[in-house]
Amino acid sequence: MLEKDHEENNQHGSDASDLAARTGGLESALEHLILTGELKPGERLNEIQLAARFGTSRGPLREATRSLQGRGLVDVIRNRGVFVRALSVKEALEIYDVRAALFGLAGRLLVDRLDDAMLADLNAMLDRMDQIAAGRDFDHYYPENLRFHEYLMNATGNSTLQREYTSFVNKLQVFRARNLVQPGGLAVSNREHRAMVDALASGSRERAQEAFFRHVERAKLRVRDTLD
Amino acid sequence: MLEKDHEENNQHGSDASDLAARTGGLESALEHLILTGELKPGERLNEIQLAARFGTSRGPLREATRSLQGRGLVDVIRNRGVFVRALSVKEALEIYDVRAALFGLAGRLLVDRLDDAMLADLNAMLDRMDQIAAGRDFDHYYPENLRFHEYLMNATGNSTLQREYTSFVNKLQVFRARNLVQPGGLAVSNREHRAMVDALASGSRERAQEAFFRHVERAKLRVRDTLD
DNA sequence: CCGTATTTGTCCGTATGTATG
DNA sequence: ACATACATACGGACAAATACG
Repeated sequence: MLEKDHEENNQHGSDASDLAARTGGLESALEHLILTGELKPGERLNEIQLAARFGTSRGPLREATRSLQGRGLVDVIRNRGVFVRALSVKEALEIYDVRAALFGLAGRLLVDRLDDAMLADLNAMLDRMDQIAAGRDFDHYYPENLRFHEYLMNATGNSTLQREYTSFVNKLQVFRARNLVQPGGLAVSNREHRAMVDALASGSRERAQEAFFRHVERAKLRVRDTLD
Repeated sequence: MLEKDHEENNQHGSDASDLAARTGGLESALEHLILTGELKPGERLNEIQLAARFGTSRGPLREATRSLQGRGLVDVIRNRGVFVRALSVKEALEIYDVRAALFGLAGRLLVDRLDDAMLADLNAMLDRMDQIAAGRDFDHYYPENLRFHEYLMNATGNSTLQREYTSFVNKLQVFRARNLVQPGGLAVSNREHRAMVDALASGSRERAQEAFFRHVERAKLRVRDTLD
């Protein structure tokens, strides 16, 4: 791509954000700000500020925020502005149930796709997570756990499911950013993982679906207990 | 591009479309055009034409289309335009699975919410649909069937689930607009409905979830058979 | 309650990219 | 392959609504 910019009247906007804007990644840039918590739930997205920050005008920025609105990451109130979606506890628990249903579908689908190679991959991940869990090392366990879930979702072959699941996981991530995720129960979590893989290996779609579903439901209960 | 209605003045509230624009329902108006099939899958949304049609400028129209993009109803290709999302057969079948998972969740949740009043409502709907099915009256059966499903979704008390489910049903509706939905098997469909209600009454969450899930899966298989 | 500043909503002009003959 | 017509992308200007003092 071309980078021949005459920087005569350009104030300062030559950082990575500017590139993101030109590549059409303005929406992704805003999404990143939200998911990382730089823009907090309930906070207003100032059009002028953000447009200046990304070195663009308000038009493209407004379009990006509207796309985020359609995806449910922000709320738009007419004549008031755009706000980072703030989930109520009720909504967060609702989303956990939806996420559990989607994850359960993944388990059901995977029964017919499981082969030796996949089983070997999964067992390797389980062993790695057990090692990490033994050391109570939450900072290392978290990304491994994420990789495990992503691997499973990807293996279903259902890209629609994958996209929607990610969407809900992201929404919950924003919600949990406020509250602390208790690092307790790493070994417990991985025991559930093994139960899931066992269910897959059993060949029963219903069993697998139920095992996957309950894994998310238990996570929901753990979070709910910290809120009461 | 058939008729250029009145394009001299901007003040005379042209038609209902103009009102929709002012009430902020521009997005809803576009959505309506897509869901009713007036804008067909793959068709491009011409900014200038549509802006003129709704009596607004291109700015708000672009924002509305971006919101639809976030909701997955249209695809946006840079420098090319906005196109009504055209589902491939593979994507449509994927969506059926996701919808089945969400519907299954509804069944699971409803087990704990079922009471005498709800059971009476459901049985009344089942009897009505049986009557209509006996007469092979598809045109009357279809809306009743829709009402039945909406009633169930609403009764779950999970508004997130309700919203997402509706979203996927709409996407499938656009897809099926091309192909004809075979009216065959009205009685079969309602037998499945009775099985669902029976499963609810049984008190078993797993049974209910499975019954609800399979109801959608069977619809998927019926559609798939017409495509091969 | 009022005046002012800030922010959002809308429109239009222009540049750039794409399709078409 | 080239020139022309057309559509989209972007930025700036003005009006309207809201927030603030």
